[in-house]
Amino acid sequence: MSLSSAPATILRVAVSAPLAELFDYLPPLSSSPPRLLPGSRLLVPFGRGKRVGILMAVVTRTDQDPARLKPIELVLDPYPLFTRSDLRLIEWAAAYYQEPLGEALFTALPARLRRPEPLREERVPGMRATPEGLGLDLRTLARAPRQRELLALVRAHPQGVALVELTSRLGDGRAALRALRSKGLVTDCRLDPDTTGGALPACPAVAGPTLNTDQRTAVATIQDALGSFRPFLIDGVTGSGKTEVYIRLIGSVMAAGQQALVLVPEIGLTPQLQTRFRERLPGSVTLLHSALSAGERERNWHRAAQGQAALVLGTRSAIFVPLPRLGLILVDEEHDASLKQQEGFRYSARDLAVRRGQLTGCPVVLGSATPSLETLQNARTGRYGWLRLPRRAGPARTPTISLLDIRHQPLRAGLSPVLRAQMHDEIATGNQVLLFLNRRGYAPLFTCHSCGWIGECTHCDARLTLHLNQRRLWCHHCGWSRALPDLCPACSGSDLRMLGRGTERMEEDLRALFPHAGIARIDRDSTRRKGELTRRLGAIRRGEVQILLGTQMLAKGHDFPGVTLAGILELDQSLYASDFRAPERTAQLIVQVAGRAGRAERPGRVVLQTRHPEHPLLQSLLREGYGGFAAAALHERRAAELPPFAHLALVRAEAPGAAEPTRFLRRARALAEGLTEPRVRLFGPVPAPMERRAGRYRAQLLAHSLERPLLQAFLTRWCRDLRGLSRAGGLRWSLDVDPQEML
DNA sequence: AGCACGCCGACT
DNA sequence: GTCGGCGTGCTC
Repeated sequence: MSLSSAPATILRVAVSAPLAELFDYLPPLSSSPPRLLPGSRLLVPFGRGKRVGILMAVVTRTDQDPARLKPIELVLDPYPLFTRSDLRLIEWAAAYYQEPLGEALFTALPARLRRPEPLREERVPGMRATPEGLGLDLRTLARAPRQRELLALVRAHPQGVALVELTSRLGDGRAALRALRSKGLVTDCRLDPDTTGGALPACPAVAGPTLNTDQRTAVATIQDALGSFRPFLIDGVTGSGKTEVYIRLIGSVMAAGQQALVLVPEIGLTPQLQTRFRERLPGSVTLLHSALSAGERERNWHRAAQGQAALVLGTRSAIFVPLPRLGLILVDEEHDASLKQQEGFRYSARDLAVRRGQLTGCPVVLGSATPSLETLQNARTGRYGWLRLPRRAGPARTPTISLLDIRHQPLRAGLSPVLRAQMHDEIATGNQVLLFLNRRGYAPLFTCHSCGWIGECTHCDARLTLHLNQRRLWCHHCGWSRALPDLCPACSGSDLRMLGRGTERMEEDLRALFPHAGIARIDRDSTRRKGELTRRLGAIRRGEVQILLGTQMLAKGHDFPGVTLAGILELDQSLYASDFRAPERTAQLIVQVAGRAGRAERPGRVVLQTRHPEHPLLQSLLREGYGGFAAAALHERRAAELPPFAHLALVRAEAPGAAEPTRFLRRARALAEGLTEPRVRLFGPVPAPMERRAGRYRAQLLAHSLERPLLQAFLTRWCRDLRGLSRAGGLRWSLDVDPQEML
């Protein structure tokens, strides 16, 4: 082998820095170089320091001056962390959302692995039974079922069970474990990760309730598609048994030895899905969400990436977890806004799920009772399979929605006489009532009746919300607060008044109005303390509560079988909000709240208090349900050339000074016009709807096109130009592709 | 992102 | 005279 004919080996590396380009390196100097496989982490010299990089490709040519290339320092991993298809997904996402590839790749890794630290392959913490524990008669633990269950499981694995395995099978059992440990029945041990629950369960237990016709059709249709790419919408009303369909599908995928990925908006808010999965698919649920500790997250990530986890249940960021045997992707509540990251790398986990299914060659199932208009349009055109579950499974009946015109009505605590009477009736019959009020705090406005002073945030263009139990005025936009003044800060007058009503005040009013009813308030303030949400949900389930009062949190995921009446208050503002998605969001909220009522055998009704009963949104929703509303809304979107019939990208700019954002965006617009692409229209720059927020002025510029590939190509070129613009005056900018909130 | 370089304002 | 502010450019 002659040196001159040997082709050069060039390593193309994505470096952990916000840089769009790859960097070229030479192989390491060591005499026996380790295998250089794409997807492995490397330590590379970068500038005057060292950085972690991901090897993207091994090539023979470079555009750089070969003399400038440096050899890499070290290969950090014994095998690639990303498969080729994982890399392709992240590359695609980085290009689509205009995110530097290095940054995108590193968001897909557990935090510790973003640093030059070795894979942690040492033993994992576990539990094994002591000789005493092995010999114990389990009946002696009859009064402690949790301990008995745990001990039985630990005894079934004489060599020990990993803690992650215990949690995955039985949920949080820390208290019971502590008890068993103190009795000397079990002891901590360290296990070899490969032997701990490494094998996929051969035959998952999916025997369950009998499916109705719609459910059977959905399961069969998707099962037929397993093994190839096909997106589906499961358009199923609340209580139609979507979860049961999910479980059957996951069972099929697991039986075929493949992995299933399930994305949910927020795991904390949907404990029921998790519980159902654990009961029906025991030993297989691996969680991935931000509330896990860093160590737990990393261990679960490894279980997924090494193909051990059969079912990964995660939030948004789990869309990037490597899954070598992926066979099915499921996105529950696909309409939910939290599937789109709102800062930094602004990706949509739902849209990436579809892309990932395409790259992997597996079905993607999007489920919702209130599908997004984007997904619904894809179903209408046949791009997605459309599986409808229009009937509630089991005894529950669909709740009736009615409007309550509150004009000229004498309101008490914001409740009309009719709603108050209905509440009394339901409570007297032993039923529960749910009140939805999407505004936390005591009062949204605190003002001086003498001089007109209004409590406003010093950092935002926003009013301060009064929180009476804390005796403070809070800004809900930046988190700033001030003590409640006793006298008007402007005129020193003493006639200070609170106007409007949030959930805190509503709770107080309800206690006066319904003195004998148990009341549970569910909002961010009342459930901030750990375990408080669970405690309140438990009290509701046990029937200790007659009135449930809450914000958005209440509308998501939970079942309240005892609720027969749901009242929706103060929704009128959102009917007239400026964001073009506001009607869609409002309709989804109403239907989701309605879904909370009447899930057991008792029928439910929903009463919506409004001063605009004639509003077309409310009328179409009432007459034709969500489907009818959506059809009308899609018609309007088409006429207005808005998504899903057009594609948007929003450049946001912010700076401490008022002039810089607009000045920057004017230059950005000039650069865009220099690209001469008439099929991309530009709107703005305009100040953001709340111009000043957290002490920074904000403005935005919208790009619009009817053709997505065209917009995409345009954005790539535009971003290159934008990165060259001066960022003087503390200016920061970002690009949001497919923005969800236009604020 | 870091980090160095370089160019102007007020301080031991 | 310098210390340090930020604005600019570069990293294979």
